[in-house]
Amino acid sequence: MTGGAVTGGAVTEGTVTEGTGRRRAGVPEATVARLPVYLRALHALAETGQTTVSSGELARLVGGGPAKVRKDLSHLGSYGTRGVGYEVEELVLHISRELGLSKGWSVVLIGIGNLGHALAGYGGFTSRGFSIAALLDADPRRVGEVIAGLRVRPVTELDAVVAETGVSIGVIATPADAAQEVCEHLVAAGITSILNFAPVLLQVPDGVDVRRVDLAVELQILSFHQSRRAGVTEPEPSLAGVPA
Amino acid sequence: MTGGAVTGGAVTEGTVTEGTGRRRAGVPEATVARLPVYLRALHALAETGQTTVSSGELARLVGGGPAKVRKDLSHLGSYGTRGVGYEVEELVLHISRELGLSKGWSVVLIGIGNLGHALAGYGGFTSRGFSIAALLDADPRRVGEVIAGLRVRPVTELDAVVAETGVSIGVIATPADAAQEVCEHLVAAGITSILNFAPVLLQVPDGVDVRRVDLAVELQILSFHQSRRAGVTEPEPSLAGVPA
DNA sequence: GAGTGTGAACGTCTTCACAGCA
DNA sequence: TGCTGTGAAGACGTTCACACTC
Repeated sequence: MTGGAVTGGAVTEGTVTEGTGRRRAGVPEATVARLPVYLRALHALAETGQTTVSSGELARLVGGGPAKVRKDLSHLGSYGTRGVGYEVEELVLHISRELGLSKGWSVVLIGIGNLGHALAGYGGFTSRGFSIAALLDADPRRVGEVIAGLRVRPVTELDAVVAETGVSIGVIATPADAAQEVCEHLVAAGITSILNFAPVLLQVPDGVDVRRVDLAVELQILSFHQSRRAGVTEPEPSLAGVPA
Repeated sequence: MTGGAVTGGAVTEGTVTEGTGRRRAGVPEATVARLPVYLRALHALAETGQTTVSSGELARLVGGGPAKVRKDLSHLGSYGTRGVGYEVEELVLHISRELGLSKGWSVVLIGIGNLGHALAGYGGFTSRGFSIAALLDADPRRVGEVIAGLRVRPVTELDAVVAETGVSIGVIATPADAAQEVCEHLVAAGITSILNFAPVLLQVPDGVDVRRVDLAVELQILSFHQSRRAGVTEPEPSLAGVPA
């Protein structure tokens, strides 16, 4: 009731289980997408020194119902105490394990333009179990620059990077027209998980998992809701100052 | 069969219709989330000079089944021709209208760090119906800098900016610890649509629509699939060179 | 023949309601 | 008493199958 509204992310779009392989012990995809959010909330709680949390409190923090939270967490096993709640630290551990975060994945970031810079310097990237193995760019003028302690290397060294370090995730932050080519290069090098920031729809073979983050899409979804709001009831004249 | 796998985005997480108001003529939320993707594909087709497209072809481009494409498009009305397909230009128009893109929304971008720079310079931001009304930052050292033709202004001018221009969307690209405060400031100024890049869960009153883009979440979802793949069948030894 | 538009079947996710336990 | 864990019900989304139209 308090923090009413939406906290949307984006939307799953393909048949997710299709490319990834068979569903096994089966944590539902919808739950998987929320686990990182719980994890963040739990980390925040841990920092305040709170040791236990109820499904209701977690629900309020992440936006949703207590029942949903319990269902989600029940997929990892029964780690709550009736009448009390969940142990924060314990939950963090179980969720991390379920997400495979203890493995210390490393990522290779390709395309060091504006966005690539931001990503390389982004704390959340490295803080939670992920490390950047290398920064690559096709433009010779950008090669050699040092960001966050890493030197930008030419994209031609991709195969070498994959061979040296056990990179398992590729992040594409190139311009749109280079993305498909880079993607194929990544796949050829053996990468099976790709996070794509370029505004194109990558074509990949079966068994490769691509997630796309697309600013334009997010804005357009907001636009839809905004115009609906304006069109249906016209609740406020124009730019009336909301109370506060 | 060709470009098999996933092209996931992220996942809707809250009760989306709840904060946004009543569902009226009812384009389903899942469809709304795909409309921008169709739109992108259609623009690309238009550039190649193609004038019509079938549901099957669109499905291949965006990743999904033809039936899904037809269902989605049927929610906008019956704009296809049996035996032929859809007119590219016409579809673009109808989707744009449905998404409210003809209104020329303008956005205010707050937090001009690495990410803010990238967003301000991002073409897709301005190219499709959105314009940046102002760039704001709390740090006096960043105020005055000119990016993409706009001067960075102090965040204290937010209310003035909202009053001057009819901004309807706020984009938060500040550090995590400033995001909630900025958010409240936006809401107080009358903004009801927010795109949040800070890794925090914003608390907003009812009627405000927040979408979050979270790199860590995306990576963690990839991590889950990756570790599942590795754990279940162990299909490839370790870093075996995939054929190519 | 080719491809749309759509009811109906199916599967997935969410919500409810309550039994069970600390 | 308070809160978890979970079957069952319900809402939502996807896929199928086919009538209909160009």
